Amino acid sequence: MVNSETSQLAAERLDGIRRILKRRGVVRVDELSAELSVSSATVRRDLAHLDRRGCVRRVHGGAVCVEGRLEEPVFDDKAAIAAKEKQKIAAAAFKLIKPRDSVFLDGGSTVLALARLLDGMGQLTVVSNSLRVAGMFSASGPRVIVVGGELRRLSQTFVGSLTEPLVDKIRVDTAFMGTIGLSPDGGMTTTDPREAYTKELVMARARRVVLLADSNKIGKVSFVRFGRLSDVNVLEQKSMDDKSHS
Amino acid sequence: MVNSETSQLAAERLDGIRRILKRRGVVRVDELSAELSVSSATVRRDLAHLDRRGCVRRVHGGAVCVEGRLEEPVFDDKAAIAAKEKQKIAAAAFKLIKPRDSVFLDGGSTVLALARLLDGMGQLTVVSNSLRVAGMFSASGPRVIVVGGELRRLSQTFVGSLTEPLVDKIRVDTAFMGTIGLSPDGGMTTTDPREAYTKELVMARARRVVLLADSNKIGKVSFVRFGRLSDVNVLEQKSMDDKSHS
DNA sequence: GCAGACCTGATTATATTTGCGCGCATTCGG
DNA sequence: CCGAATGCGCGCAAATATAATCAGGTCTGC
Repeated sequence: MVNSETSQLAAERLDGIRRILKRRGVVRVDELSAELSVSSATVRRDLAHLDRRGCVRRVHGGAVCVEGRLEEPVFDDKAAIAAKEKQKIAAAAFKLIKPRDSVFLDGGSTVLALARLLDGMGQLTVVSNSLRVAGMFSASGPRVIVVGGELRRLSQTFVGSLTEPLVDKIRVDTAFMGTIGLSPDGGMTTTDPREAYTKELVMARARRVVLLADSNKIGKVSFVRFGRLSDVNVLEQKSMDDKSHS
Repeated sequence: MVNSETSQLAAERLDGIRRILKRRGVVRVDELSAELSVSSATVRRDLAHLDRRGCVRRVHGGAVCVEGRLEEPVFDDKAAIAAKEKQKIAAAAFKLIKPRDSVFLDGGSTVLALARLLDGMGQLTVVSNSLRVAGMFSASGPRVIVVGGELRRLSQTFVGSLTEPLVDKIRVDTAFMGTIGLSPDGGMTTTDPREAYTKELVMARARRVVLLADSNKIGKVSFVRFGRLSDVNVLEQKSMDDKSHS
């Protein structure tokens, strides 16, 4: 985090301030001054600089974040819950992808774990309804096509009837789907009808459908059903009871 | 050219600097000077050379990698002082928006400055082709509808024919457009044909079109034309009245 | 070999950045 | 409403980085 070895480069410091601000939302001048080991005058100058540039907004006593927090809504907490299990599932799903494939990546933290593994695959085409996926590949990675529509904040996905015409036009080799619940009768369920609508649309247009579900999804039933297990070609699932913690 | 087998070849050294920079993100001049066993003057010359070629970005005391990871790494750019101008333009454009409007927000930093002002307007509907706009409102803000399509990394916008069916369905009260150039004959130009295509589509479906352009866009001509000033209803434009400092 | 072009390194003048102190503005509590 | 406290901007001086210039070296072409 903090480099105390040598004096920090000015540009580094500016970037550091921006990172801190993005993480905490607000900071006080003397906080930054202490953490970065520079005088408060320098911090003020830096903040003025960033304010001119529009990265942050200066307020009396400190600064507040103004940039989009693509990185960390409440979302990230959920992503950390069964992270280890999710990563194993993602690694298994990764093996199903060939370099020049086109794949759909659904919203949800499990699928997001898969997305992290695709950063180097420049030949791949990724279609997604997830803002997080798009943000992840905003600098580099595979070709990204985003299904438009209304942003649903809770899931950070694009939903609604507006997505339909675009989804209608695309075909993917494999669709990697997430789910909230997996009811005993073989139905997948999710919380939002619009979400379910998109999922069904996508599943109908994929050559192969892969469901990524960790063990605690089993037996859970949510609000809207969006398909049956019989629609799924491959099921990636790892249970976590065989492991003790850590 | 120069052939000197005893010491390092100049081109070799340039490549080495680039490699180091890509790996570390930032370097200091004297670091490079020590590691490559050349004088700091030579390092400066090399960095200047790489900076002109666009490979790296020179900053006071060293250089930063141009592939600044998450976002642009806060360049101490002289061109960034236009940020103040952009903010004034954004503030003027903000006055044109009523609480329950539906607006389109184009890509580009000037329009992004406008987006920052809309965070509190929960009643508003924002349609955009910009990933940055979507990311800004990912946690809170107005209702967001994103035009889908392929992600164009350079502009962080969604482009291509896939956007058409979605744009076709929407109507907005006001479209706030950005531009790269504003040629003397009244044509707006941008760099990418797909970008231009989306712009024209949107402009045709807006009740009112507002162009946000700062002064250094005037006279500049880019690759593709996407409309004329006669298509624009309101032009927000401020000249650089900025003083020498601050 | 010699002249010219080029790169490199050292030196010096200039520019930038940083930290500090002081007067002024803003905020908060009475 | 007023005073205290904190935060702010400005000017200044020191430290550092940079740009400009010159001297010395190697390589190229003749």
